[in-house]
Amino acid sequence: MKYHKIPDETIRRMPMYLRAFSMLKTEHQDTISSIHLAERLHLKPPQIRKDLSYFGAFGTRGIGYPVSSTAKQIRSILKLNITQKAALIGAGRLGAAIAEYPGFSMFGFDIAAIFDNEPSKIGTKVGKNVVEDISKISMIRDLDIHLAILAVPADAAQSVVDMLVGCHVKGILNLSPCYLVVPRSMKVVTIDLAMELGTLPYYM
Amino acid sequence: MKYHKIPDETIRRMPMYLRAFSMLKTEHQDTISSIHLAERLHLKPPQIRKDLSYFGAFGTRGIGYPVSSTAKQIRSILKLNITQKAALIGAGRLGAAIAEYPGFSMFGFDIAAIFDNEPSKIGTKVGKNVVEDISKISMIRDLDIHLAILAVPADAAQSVVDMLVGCHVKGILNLSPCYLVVPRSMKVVTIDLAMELGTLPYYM
DNA sequence: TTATGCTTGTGAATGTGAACACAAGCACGA
DNA sequence: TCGTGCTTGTGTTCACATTCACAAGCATAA
Repeated sequence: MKYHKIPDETIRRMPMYLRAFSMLKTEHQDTISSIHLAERLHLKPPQIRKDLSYFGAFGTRGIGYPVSSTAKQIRSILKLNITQKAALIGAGRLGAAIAEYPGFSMFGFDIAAIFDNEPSKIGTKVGKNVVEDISKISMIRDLDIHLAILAVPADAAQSVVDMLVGCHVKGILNLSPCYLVVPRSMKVVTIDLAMELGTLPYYM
Repeated sequence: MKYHKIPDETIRRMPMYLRAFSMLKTEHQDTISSIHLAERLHLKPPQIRKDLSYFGAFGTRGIGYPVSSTAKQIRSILKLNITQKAALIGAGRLGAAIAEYPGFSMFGFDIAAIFDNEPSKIGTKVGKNVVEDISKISMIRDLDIHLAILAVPADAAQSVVDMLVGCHVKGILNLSPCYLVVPRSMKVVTIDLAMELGTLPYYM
């Protein structure tokens, strides 16, 4: 499988695999076949095999994939083997929920700074961090943070993004219902809960 | 374009279009071409035209799409022309953020009930609703609610889903990092913020 | 009324990802 | 040491989605 371009869809599934392997590890299972993994994840076995094989031969024929070492491999493929620091912009209700969301640690993410523009929030503690004034956003560059999570109102999102560009941020998880203009070097993932919910009635 | 199966990807984009048309309406623009809409949404013009044409000919050649009536059409395609009631399970930080998220109203969603199992939360007001005990979950059936938003810890999610099945819920927006077993008649959309964030470092 | 300019709607072509089917190959036991 | 059973890795096939390219057709103005 050398000299192959890796499909975007495969990358999108890698965190799923990582989460599954991490969970299997806590269940003290030390090996899993593509068949059983596929059942858990609601996927087909060949897809899992192909996805993983893009990055090398992790499995053992007749046995399956070794849980612990495969997890480690995926972590390093996704560059999650080192702690990835992230900045959270917006300390409202949603920001607070994100700051205390336990799921990030499984992937090695660390919310290393929180910013807001509301004077009453600055200085208060949210999760393990003290909320900083948005005017100090260049801290992000000084702290060598390259990821940002955007939990601000939609009409403020673009102006925050413009600031983040100057801070050398390379990836943004955007939770505002809006489209962001960014330089090509920046990767944005936007999630709008209402939009996701919007498809469901169609299928009922 | 008659007798054609409508691609899932097209359905997934319809809420995007609806949001865009809704916003254009508030900007008092009464017509938009696929070219300009594509710029806003970071899509290609032919894709927009093809997507919309699956449901009929909404546009006017030489002019573009009439904002107001196209929005109305999409709303009725997605069954969002009538208010869709949704139940929110989990009144923690994330639940509270969702309950007050203003974006739902644009799609005609109405959070009609909130449930939790934490005694201290029951009876308190979150958003416009009073939190009910999870034991009263059959209210969902009585209120004729068919959508649920799940904002509970991952280890509680499956048991809540099993209850929702009995309440005739047909669609679930799941915010817990876990896979749910549901009857085939039920549609589930799962969002895990950590997983979405998980792909970003790969691209940096 | 007719010509012009612009944009839609859509068959066909292209591109991308999923699924299949089977050879390759490890582990375990006889 | 050899055979058996099971599962991986992958070339190929198939299905789905995107993009192209152009005819169809409305609106506006001469």
